Amino acid sequence: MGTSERKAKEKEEIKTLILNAAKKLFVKIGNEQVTIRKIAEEIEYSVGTVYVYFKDKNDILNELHRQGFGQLGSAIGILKSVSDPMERLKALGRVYFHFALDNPDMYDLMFNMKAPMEFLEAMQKEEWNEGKATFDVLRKNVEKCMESGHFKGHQLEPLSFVIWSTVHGMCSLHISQRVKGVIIENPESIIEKAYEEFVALIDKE
Amino acid sequence: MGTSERKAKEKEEIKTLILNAAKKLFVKIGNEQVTIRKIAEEIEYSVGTVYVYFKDKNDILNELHRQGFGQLGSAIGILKSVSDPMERLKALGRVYFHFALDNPDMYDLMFNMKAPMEFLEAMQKEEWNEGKATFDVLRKNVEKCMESGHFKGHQLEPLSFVIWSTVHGMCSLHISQRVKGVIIENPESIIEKAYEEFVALIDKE
DNA sequence: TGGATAAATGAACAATGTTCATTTATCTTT
DNA sequence: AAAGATAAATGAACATTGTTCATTTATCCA
Repeated sequence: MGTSERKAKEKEEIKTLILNAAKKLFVKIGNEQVTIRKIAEEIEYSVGTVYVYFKDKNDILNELHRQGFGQLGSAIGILKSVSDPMERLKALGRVYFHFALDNPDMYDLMFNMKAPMEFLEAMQKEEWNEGKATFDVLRKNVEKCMESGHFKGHQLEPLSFVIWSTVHGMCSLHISQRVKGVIIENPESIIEKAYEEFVALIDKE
Repeated sequence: MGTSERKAKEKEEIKTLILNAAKKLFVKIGNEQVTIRKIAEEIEYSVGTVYVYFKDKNDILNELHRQGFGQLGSAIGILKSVSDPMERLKALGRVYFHFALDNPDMYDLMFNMKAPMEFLEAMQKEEWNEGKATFDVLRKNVEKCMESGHFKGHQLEPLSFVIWSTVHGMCSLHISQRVKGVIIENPESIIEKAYEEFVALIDKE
């Protein structure tokens, strides 16, 4: 029936309306300042309406976190053009931490906040597909590197996790403001320099 | 005058009473569930009393975060007995991530939460002495390694930051529940295995 | 002992996420 | 087209949070 289709479409439209408002506020005033009331005000609906379309706040944050992985995925997708696996791996790290520094609140939501994981638990879904897919890109890349002779004597998955951890750690420490005040020399450019050091470490392998 | 001394002592006692209650709740029910009212209830004082001794909740969390660094510092202190700098560096990483895994909420407070940094800002203190001191231990250790011939061609501070980032990243991803669901093989022991990979990476330098 | 100083109190406020009975709009059927 | 049924939207109300501050209670000192 055509009518039910249209209605479903309309429902989707309002859902994305809410999500767009949430994202707009999210990047504008940052995560902690986003309230359901502000979202409702932004789209000129009542508070209750938001709860018609989303189970709770975690539901909204979970959707935003998914969108974030969409963004990150697009950025990573460009790297398919880099054929040499080792070069692609290095570029992957760069894309990753630039995404994090450009979208700190989104990155925090994707990799630090409890909201998305709590939502998945509440939904009985054990699978964190977004994270899985992204880590898979890294793991496959490292695998290619190993196939072409790099990382001899290393184990694929733990090594991939180490690489992820290193880049994530730099981003996380930066976003949580722990770098400033600890680093004496060039606290602004430390991540770039540190990444060079990291590349030097893995390049010899 | 003796009386004012005694009064100052009493004030300190109540402060520590509050802090101990806060810490007890902190490790028991975790960070997010700790409320001023629960702290007050725990020590059988009124809510207002807590605000007589602490400016706000961030003040309390800042003190707890300092205590955390005290704990971590003690754990690290034992490593003085390890004379070989490279061995000491590896052991340092182990102590660090074991502390993180054993005290996830405390670690989160120390290295992720905004509360301590916000408190320092509000107090006009730019200095994060706790973090500085801890990072200094790492940097000095790396320096010793370089003096004894390791890490040739690397820069002290960026390299130290990379090492910190790697271990912090593993801890952070574990605490934020991002490891489970992404790692296929042995999600429990991944950190141990990954740390071995990391050690292998830096050991060759 | 009484007046001053310090400490403790808890009611009250604003902001938050969330619920739900009620109202309003839309659709379906006769 | 009207009426009844279904769906969507509403916003007042609730519980919980951090925080404040006039008031009460305790302590000190002259």
